Amino acid sequence: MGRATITDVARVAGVSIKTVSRVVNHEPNVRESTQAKVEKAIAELNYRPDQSARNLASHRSRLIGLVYDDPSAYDLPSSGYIIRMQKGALSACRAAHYELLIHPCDYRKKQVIAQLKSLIEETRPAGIIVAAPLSNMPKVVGAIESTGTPFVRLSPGKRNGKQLSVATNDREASAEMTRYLASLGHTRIAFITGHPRHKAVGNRLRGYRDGLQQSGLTFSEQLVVAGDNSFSSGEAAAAELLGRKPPPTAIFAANDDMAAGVIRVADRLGIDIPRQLSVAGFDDIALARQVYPTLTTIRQPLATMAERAALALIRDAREDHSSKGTEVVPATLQIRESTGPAPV
Amino acid sequence: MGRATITDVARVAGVSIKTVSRVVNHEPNVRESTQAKVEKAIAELNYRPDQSARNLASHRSRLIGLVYDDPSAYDLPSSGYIIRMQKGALSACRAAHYELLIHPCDYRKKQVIAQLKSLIEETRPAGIIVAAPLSNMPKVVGAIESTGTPFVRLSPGKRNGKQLSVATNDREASAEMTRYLASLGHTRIAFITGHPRHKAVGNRLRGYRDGLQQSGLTFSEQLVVAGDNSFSSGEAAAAELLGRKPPPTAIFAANDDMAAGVIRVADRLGIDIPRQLSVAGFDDIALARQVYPTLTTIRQPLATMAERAALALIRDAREDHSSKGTEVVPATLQIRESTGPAPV
DNA sequence: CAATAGTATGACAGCGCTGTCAATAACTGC
DNA sequence: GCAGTTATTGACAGCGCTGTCATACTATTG
Repeated sequence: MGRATITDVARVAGVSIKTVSRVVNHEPNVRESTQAKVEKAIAELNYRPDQSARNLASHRSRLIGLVYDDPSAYDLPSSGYIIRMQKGALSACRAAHYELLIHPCDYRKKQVIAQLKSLIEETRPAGIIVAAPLSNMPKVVGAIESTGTPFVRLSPGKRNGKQLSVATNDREASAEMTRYLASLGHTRIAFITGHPRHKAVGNRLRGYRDGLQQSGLTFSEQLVVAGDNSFSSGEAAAAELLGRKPPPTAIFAANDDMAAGVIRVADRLGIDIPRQLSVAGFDDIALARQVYPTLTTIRQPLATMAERAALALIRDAREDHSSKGTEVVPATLQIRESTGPAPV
Repeated sequence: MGRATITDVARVAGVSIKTVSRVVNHEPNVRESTQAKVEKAIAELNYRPDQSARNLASHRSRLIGLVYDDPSAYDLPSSGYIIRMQKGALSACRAAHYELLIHPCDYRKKQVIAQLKSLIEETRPAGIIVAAPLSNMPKVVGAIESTGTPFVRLSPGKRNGKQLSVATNDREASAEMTRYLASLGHTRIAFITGHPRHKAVGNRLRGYRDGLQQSGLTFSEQLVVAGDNSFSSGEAAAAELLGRKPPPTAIFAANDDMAAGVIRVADRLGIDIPRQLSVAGFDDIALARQVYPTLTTIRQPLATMAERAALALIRDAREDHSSKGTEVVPATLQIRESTGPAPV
């Protein structure tokens, strides 16, 4: 037995295929009794509309593309990121009966742009979600733009009025973390900066400064060390900071990997966390709950962001227009064991 | 300007649309000169076949579904797994111009089966890849089977002749690891078993026994402790094992999380790794390279497995038949810092 | 009750491609 | 050079659906 088609349903329900189409698509102007008949027939035949046929006839696909930097290309433990984004995007997609297409790519390779374009041209998704750091790369964004496909940038901290994007309040959250540390009595709060390429990370430094100021503390170059987002750069930065006289009593790293590096170094130096040193990170990667002590950090609402992005894209596709502006989804502090009152 | 269609290409090339179709699909029996003309026209018009139209006309989709247990549902650090599987599946898909549809699901929820079925019926993928542990659940496999969609099970260690599956040689790899430890002079090699639900894990214990035997060592119940795959169960098992008189000089855990637990406990007890104790794990999760010392472990070729699975599905879809049997992709030892010569 | 304005339904032409099958061209061996 | 093959091409009918537009009903109004 082949699959039921719209014609079968129409025959069983005693209506035209167009009416079935109306019911399936929840179009207005269908009498209730008619709708009931059609729905009964659909259930009876276990009818499922054929997506290909719908797409072909309606000139639109029900695919959302999710484009992100491929972490396995350089073995970062940031895979949790991606899973969360996927999850958020998926939940929006599923509800709307859209599908998610994933496209990890290594931005350091030359062919990225070409691959991306061909992906888009071949699958013609209804919209694309571009995750950071790709969303901050003009070439990538330009390539997507040139295909005319609607897209949303997931760019923590960066706001942009011309295109649609979903962001977090990195800066405010960093300020909040800094204020939290200050409220614990810390006065020498150090900061480890992240990779300069990652724009969001710059905002985190700014937030740190904001937080200091809001807490009545003065900023000191002495307490800021550059990292590059990696665990080992966190270790190096920690070694440097803890060698200072006097050393900081709290270290706030621009991401969790570096914060984990700080914890490792403190452990080796026999420095007790949180009694002698408080450590805070940013991102809330899985590792944050696995290190000992568990890491106080800031959790980006990645899933929610991706979900909003997908929803926006789906909405736009339906209403046939594109929205603009930035939607901000706030990040939240995750207070765990690695932070505590400043030593006396 | 609208998009170029096959008709446009045919007109420009001066051939029929069918001939263009032949060129695009690499069908045989096209004269070289004709092919060149068509290809020139395609390039000139930047023509890309419309997938929806192809799917509709050919009654097959170019989607591969990847179904796996959703780690974010319970926050395991196993997301690296998924990324690797996705990566492998994607690389096969991309080469064949297929797309990957991802479907994480929480097997503990009641609706999983219904959701899965509706996903399949709505998107009608050309094939489905089912990852462990889902691939070992009769209900899940049964549901997929009932839709008639071809599928491949990614089931480490389990072999099955009736359906197609891709497996690793867990058992052999475990034996190899055990032999490796024995070759370092260890004679008291302990083993921490995993969660009984995870079938592959049973194979690891068997491999451990094989390895002991192959190395001329005798198996002792005293050196086997049950864990449940979690970090904390690894800690508990380590505490128990290290309390034995005499303690083992090497501990082989059925997965990396538990091995990391062993490392933590040894660290707390002041036991030097690898000088006093060698520790080995299984899986090569990201954490394995982040713990100190870095963990010797076994790496499952997850990406390769998923790639093979996708390839098999794509091949079957093309050739319109389904292959059977189990393909085995060997796991490889990753020797790092946590193992060394047995103490004298 | 006719005129007007919705509201509900259907007929039908594609969407852009592939599959089928028939037509033609190019070879083969004798 | 001819019948018998085989390689190459094209005409055309759908695939299952949606969009457009025409039609048939049902209220509403003065």
